[in-house]
Amino acid sequence: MAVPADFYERVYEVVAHIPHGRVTTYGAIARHLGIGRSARMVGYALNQTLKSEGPDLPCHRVVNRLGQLSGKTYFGPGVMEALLRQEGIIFLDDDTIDLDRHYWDPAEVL
DNA sequence: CAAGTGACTAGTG
DNA sequence: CCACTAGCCACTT
Repeated sequence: MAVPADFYERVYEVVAHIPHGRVTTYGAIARHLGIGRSARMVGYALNQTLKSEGPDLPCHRVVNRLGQLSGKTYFGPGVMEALLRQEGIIFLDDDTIDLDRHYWDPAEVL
């Protein structure tokens, strides 16, 4: 089997379970879903679910492996970083968070 | 239907 | 961490 048909739905579920004040990466989600190298699809899926599901999806807690807010342009001017700062996320740069401090793995669901 | 695009990542240097 | 390459796959043109 390659990619699950309900891939977008799985992304939605994983992102929806990201704890407050924590973040994860596209690659982590991709691996958790079993599509490993297709991290790109996670970002794409997020964009689609964002339009479909709306603000219920805390996709502002998903960043790339460097902790950069690669998707901030899809939220609006400064919205993504504002949300993250509001949750106590430490920023190393205007668009980069401290991934070492806040990283959350999809498998860590409790 | 071929080529281009993109919210990515791992490997090399 | 930066620069570049290859792999990846849904979607658009």
